[in-house]
Amino acid sequence: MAPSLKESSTKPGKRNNRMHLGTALISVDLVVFRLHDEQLQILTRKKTTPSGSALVLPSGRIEPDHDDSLDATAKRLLSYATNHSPSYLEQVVTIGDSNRDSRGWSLTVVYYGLLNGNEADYSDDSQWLNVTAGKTAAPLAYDHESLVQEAWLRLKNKVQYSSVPIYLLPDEFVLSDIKKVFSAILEKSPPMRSIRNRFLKGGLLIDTGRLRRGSNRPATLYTANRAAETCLFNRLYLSTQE
Amino acid sequence: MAPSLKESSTKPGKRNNRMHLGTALISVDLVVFRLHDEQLQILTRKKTTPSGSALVLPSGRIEPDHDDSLDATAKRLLSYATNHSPSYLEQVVTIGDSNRDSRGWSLTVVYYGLLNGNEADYSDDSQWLNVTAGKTAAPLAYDHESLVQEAWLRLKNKVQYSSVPIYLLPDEFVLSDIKKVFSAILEKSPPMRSIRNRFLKGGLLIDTGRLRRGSNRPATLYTANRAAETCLFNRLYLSTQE
DNA sequence: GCAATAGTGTCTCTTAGACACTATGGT
DNA sequence: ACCATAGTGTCTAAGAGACACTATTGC
Repeated sequence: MAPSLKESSTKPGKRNNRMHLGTALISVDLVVFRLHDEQLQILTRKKTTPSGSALVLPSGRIEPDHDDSLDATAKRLLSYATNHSPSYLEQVVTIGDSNRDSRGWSLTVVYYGLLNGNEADYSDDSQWLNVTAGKTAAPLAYDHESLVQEAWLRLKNKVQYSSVPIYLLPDEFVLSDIKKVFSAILEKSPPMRSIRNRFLKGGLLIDTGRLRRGSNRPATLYTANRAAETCLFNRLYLSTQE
Repeated sequence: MAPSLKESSTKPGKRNNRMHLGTALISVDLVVFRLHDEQLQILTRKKTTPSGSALVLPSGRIEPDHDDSLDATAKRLLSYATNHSPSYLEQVVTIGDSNRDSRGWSLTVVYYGLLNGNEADYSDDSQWLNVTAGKTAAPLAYDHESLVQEAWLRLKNKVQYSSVPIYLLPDEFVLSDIKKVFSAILEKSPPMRSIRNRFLKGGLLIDTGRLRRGSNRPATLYTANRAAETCLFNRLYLSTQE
């Protein structure tokens, strides 16, 4: 009864007649980011077609009987790929035109999600792809690369003036981990000084009292202060012309 | 042949069966802002129903045969209401759930547009409504008030760190007009000093050489520098906690 | 001791924002 | 002269960003 995930990718063929009276082929596509070994990555799925295999974004359709809202659809689709619920989920844009799907007019609501770095299980056919400067390390099917590009742009912007960097980190982290988030996304990072001021003065971090030890001076471990209301900062790299 | 605008508002009735295989009732709703007498206003349409009349946002359906993209749909819908093309148009959000339309699952792509203050013709059944602090001066039908709220929030944010304020002004304007834009949207304004620095140093304005005269010292008239790439600023009122 | 990373002190530059001041028109 | 609005000079506070410095661990 419920539409299956696979249906978002049936083979081409003119079926414009399905689109009438304000209805269209609708799908929800997810760009799920994580940080892994100081590399920004997105979650993709290996899809096997008669003509070979390709990488696609997790996506699917609205299930009107189960999804109360578009956000619910996005969350449900994400749960198919991982048992990990996202620390952050945001709608990026809705794209609709007659080009992106050969079947005719189609409409996609694009979300991006951030996973914190805690361990999690992922479905077997999932694959993580490095993302550098908004480009994926391997090609994606359909227009999915441009969707990644858009989501990445949004992330890149938001990272510079909000508290999102900490959503990519595990429950406990160290200040230099935040620096790594900046580096992974912007390919550069503000100095520790600026990061400290921003996140500590903003009250976004809670000192756990514990330390991370290594072959050097131990670093204090922090947790995200979930009580802190979303706070905004001056955008980074404004004076230095980026 | 082409679906008419009116169809976005046929009377309620359970028609869930139309929603299948990833299709749903889709509409595009517009929140069109303008500045009039130093007041922020939105464009609404008087809709007469059997049970009286109500105010609604301009909205309609995608016409797959005419609209190349969602943006095209938004522009087409706007052209029905005014001969004035918007100086700025941006997608705000897509809302989909089972509550907002009594017919079942529905989906709306919300855009907001800015009209510059030049004179224009508007359709006869259109009506401008003051918007103060995101609230419309008169109630709107459906969930349209909340759509206005969302669009207004976006506008309010953007006004603080981008060049959008000038998109609400006519072709030629004066620095204090920019101040009025801030006041209309934020209910306060940075001092002239800050506005001058921001917009002039940013190269966003071109001195026309002409002056606006009144019963006081004349003010220099500027035009928006359309060549200037979209530039970003530090957000206003960050230190003063808004 | 040394290497390595954590974290601080402090300076410069830019911008926001306040506010008093001057400038220039009309009447 | 006086009013009204345009526009400037200049100061303060805060943050970004640079960078040299100190701190604390393992080895």
